Amino acid sequence: MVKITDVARRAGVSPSTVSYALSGKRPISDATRLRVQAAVRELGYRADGGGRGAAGHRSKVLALAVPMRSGVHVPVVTQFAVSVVTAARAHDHDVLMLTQGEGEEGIGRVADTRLADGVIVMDVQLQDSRLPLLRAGSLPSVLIGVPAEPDGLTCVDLDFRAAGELCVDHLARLGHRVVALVGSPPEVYVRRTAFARRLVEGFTAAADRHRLTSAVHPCGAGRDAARAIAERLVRELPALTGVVVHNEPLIDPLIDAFERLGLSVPGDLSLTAVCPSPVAASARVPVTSVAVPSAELGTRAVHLLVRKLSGLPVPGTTLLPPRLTERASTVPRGTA
Amino acid sequence: MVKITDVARRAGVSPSTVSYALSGKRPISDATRLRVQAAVRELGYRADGGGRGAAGHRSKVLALAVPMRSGVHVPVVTQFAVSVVTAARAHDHDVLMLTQGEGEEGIGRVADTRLADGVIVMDVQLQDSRLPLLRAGSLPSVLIGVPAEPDGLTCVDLDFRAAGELCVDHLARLGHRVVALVGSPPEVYVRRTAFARRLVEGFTAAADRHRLTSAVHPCGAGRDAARAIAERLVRELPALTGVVVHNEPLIDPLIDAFERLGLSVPGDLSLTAVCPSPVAASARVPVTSVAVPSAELGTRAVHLLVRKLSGLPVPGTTLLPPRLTERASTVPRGTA
DNA sequence: CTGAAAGCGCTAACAC
DNA sequence: GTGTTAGCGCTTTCAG
Repeated sequence: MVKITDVARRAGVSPSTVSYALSGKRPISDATRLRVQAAVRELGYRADGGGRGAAGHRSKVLALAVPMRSGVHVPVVTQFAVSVVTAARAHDHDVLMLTQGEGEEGIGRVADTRLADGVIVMDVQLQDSRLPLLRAGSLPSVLIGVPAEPDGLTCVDLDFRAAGELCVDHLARLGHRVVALVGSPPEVYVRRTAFARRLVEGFTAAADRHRLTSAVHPCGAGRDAARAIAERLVRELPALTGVVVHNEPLIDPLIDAFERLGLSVPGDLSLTAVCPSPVAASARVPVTSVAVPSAELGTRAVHLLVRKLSGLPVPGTTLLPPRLTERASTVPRGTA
Repeated sequence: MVKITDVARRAGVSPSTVSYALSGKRPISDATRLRVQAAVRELGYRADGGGRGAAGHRSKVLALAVPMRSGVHVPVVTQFAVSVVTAARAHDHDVLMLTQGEGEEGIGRVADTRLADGVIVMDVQLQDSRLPLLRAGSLPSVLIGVPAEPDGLTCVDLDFRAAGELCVDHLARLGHRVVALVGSPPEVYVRRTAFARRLVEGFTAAADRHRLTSAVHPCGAGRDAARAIAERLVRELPALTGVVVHNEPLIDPLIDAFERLGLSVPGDLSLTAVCPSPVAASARVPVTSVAVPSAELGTRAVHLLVRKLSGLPVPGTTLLPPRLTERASTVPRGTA
């Protein structure tokens, strides 16, 4: 193993000079910096993480707390995780995965052992049990998702409330007067997952504002659940012509289910979704959607955390404005 | 931050005694061990990772190299990752995620910086570019997947060759004489992904042994690809009655596509899959399948790596025997 | 069975 | 602009 003293000897300087040349924390003459860099390259030196850590320094590791609770759509979560890892690498950091124990134990451990310099927290609930720990501030953090009381925290998310409104606005503009939201699985709402709740708020508020008849239905995964919800909607809301889906794996089965009931999309039913663009674009019928920019959110979270770690000021809450992309699944009412 | 000296003072012993009491690396009287443990609990002490690392010790971190290449089925990969994290925690280790740069850079970095004590390598190719690095042995490793030349490496995987054979054996026993394998996307075979290639070998060998007519077709994702492959199979192999699918997201679309061509499963076509059990069980028609035990593989990999790290001997290659579960999708030929 | 002390590889005062 | 030195928190000799 090649250590800093090896590099120092090779470059004909002291270890501290090597350290400074590498960190740039004090001015070094071009001549010596070049010699140091050459030595580093020739020897293939990389600072030992343990040594740096012991010296009271950053570990260059970010933790990612992703609970993997039931009802979350795995590919979307994974997309987040991958974008976090990629962005972290771009900032010369690695990523430690925390999954179990709902994250509380993990965050505490990472803070105490100083295994990571900061943590990115996913799947945030309105009242999240991890918040006290994060507020205590022993570990810098960024949340992907916005809890009920975000003061003192750094949060970033899509503006799901506005996203819900945007979907309804779009349907209303197309003349639809009866709309339904087919949401995430019930347990997601039960544990008060922030983004899901916010979307419902936005959906309901906009429907009321437009004086539409509206209904909200959580829905589990699978063809059977899709069929059940479709039948129920048709029965309870015979005049239904607009549907918002906030449940990635359900989009195709739901379209199927409606067709089996004799309702075609978009002929009889206009449908918009809130989901990552690729999901919407590759659905059975390409679906008008508000994009959930998973990759951008992951990247932003990393940027914010890195800024925070270097002591720079960061905004409290960043809400990305929703953007709706029209596709084949929505048409003006009566375009049969 | 509470450090070992705090614990020592509190327990009325020396720091080294605390260290030994915690590691068990030398005999400690019950009395003092109890006092130390009490102090640890009262103060909430957890050994600082940096300090341990600097002292030339293990970091209690395992790296997980998962390339996220195109054509891999994300939920399955994620299932592996989650099971690795869970198993690692059970052994008091954390997990560092390595995704990009095909893993080579990442493995080198982790080895050099001693950020992790070992690495679990996923998505192994027959000739994998990471093998030289792993063989060099600067970082203990376990592969999930078996490359062409596994000597000197520790590997664990489902016996995909036997899995391919088992599917064909099952179909042959049911009287099917013409069988096709609908495989993973083409790029998976192009880069010589070990498990995919092995499955094809087994499929072909068993088909030949049973003197069946057989064909192998890689297939991309999506409804359109499913439809195309179904049409092609029906055209090129009119007598086809047995299909093996090795492509998780394609199972449902493929069944759909066959039905649209007037071929029902299992009425006209018997279908078996190689995939995680939940996928097979929740398909449109519950599918007879050979289970890919993702969770067990992840757990085993961690066990092996931990053994290796503690200097215990480990087997070279562990192949889990395939197990076929009959479901509704396979029936004797001619059971219309 | 336990303590004192040396040292892991690195960084950051403190010198010059 | 660079070197010397004193730690960081921990483990592990070396002594008792």
